[in-house]
Amino acid sequence: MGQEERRERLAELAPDQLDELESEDEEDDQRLPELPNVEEYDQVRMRMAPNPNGPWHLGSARMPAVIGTYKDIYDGWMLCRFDDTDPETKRPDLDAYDQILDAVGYLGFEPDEVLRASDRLDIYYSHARDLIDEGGAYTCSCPQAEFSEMKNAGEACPHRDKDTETVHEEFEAMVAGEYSEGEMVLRVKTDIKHKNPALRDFVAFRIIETPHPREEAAEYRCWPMLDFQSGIDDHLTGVTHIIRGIDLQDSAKKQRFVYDYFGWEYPEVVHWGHVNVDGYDVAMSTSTIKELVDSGELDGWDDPRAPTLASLRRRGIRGEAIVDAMVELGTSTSNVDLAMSAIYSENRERIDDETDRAFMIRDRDDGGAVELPLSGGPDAGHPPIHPEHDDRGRRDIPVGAGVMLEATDLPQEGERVWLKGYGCVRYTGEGLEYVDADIDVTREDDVAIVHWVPAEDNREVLMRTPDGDVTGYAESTLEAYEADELLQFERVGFVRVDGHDDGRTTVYFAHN
RNA sequence: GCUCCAGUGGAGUAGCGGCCAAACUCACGGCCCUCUCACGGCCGAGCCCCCGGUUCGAAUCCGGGCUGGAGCACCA
Repeated sequence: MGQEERRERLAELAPDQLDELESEDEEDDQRLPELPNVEEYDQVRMRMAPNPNGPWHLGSARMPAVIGTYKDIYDGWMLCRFDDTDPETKRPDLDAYDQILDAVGYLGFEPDEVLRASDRLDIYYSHARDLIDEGGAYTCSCPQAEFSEMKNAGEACPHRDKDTETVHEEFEAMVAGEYSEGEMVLRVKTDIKHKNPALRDFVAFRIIETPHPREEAAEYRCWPMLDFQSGIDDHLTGVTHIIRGIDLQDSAKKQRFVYDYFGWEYPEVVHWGHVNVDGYDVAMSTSTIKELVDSGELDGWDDPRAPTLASLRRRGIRGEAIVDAMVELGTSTSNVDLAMSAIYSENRERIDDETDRAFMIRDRDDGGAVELPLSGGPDAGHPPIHPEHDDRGRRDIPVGAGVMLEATDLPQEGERVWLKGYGCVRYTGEGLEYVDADIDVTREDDVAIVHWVPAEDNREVLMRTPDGDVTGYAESTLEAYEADELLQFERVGFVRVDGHDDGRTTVYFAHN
């Protein structure tokens, strides 16, 4: 009895037990650990805070995948906040804002609200002024290296005890653009002797003279650092649960100092480790990919060799498959390796049943396509469109005068091979001769079953894969499929049809 | 160097004092099914970092070590 069948029987015999079974199934799907102290909040509110300095790579998907899944589990609220407060070293890419939102949609999520930090400078300034009033911040003109030395020694710098008036004046001068880069910063007063040197009097605002690429923010010169900006925003937007990488572990500790000055409650925090992905030659780094795209080594962000979301999308991989694989990784703080095969497996499960089959002969360096005359058999082969769904019909592939096989499928001279959906043929050394045989020979005599295409009536194919491009020939039914449709090339793998040029179809390889 | 975090089969996750000679997903090997190397089914191999301690009992608690990671930026 199959699973479906079993379920139906159970529904007849014991409907209440079925309910139980199904609710258990649902729990199984929620593979993420419980968020801490959820019961203390009316609503779980989370944010993803991408830096829009380029389109997303695969690792970036973890943030929307996990946070979005929590949103679904707790019926929560999700903000997408672009932390674009460094116009220079992490210079925002104007296209990336929409590309990222698009990628979030591809993964199947939609933020409840979208904010850009670069729209909110006046809010940060006003909180900085409040912090100065609280005695929680001071302007500092120490050269970086000197401050670092004092800090490491646990010594306060001479500016730490400035009077509030002066600090206000100097901060306003920072905002007004009266200092040049490196001349003045605003520091949060933490604990200069804190045992963790990373937490001692960190910078909250600095001067950046390079204008922000967004027109709306181009006039600002005094920019907040992430720890200040995101701390303020998390509170102002009512975030209850912060979920982010271990690289920001100290961030929470820094931000607590600011929260303490303001008397705010710090949100719950969950940290996860870094994700590595196997199966790619190209490093999963925005800057590396950007270089390769700019230099032309990659055709673009959606080049199948790039470990990007755009690439997986073009290959026909469903966003949910990526989400499930990411969710399966959980939220542990150790670094994790994500196997691409896990994504492929999730994807295969989703598309196998609905994907039509077709034949494609690869013309590879390690064993190309061979063309052979064929005589004595029927005019055409009729393999099913899907092996498990007869109702979807059969393909009609005329053989004409001959067929093409992949060289590695060619039998020894005098031996037989079964052309899938057509019949048995014998290789004479010159060509193929039809042999009237039953399918049993494939089992009893170990006659191999292979795929094939007509030598003449075929369609040239360019198959782009993560390991490089492969050319080949497919049955001409391929022309009927529109861009974006998925196919399984039997014995080769799943592909997404990308488009038809004159005489040639381009497909992107997903996985086998 | 200082600070913090983590260590369960090949990869990931669960278990968090007895039900654990450890479960699940992916990968791997074999067999079966099959006109695909897909899908499906069955079987298999393989794991609690080390050393001490607490306890009747530890993968689970404590201490030390080892290993790995993160931070110590006027990056995010």
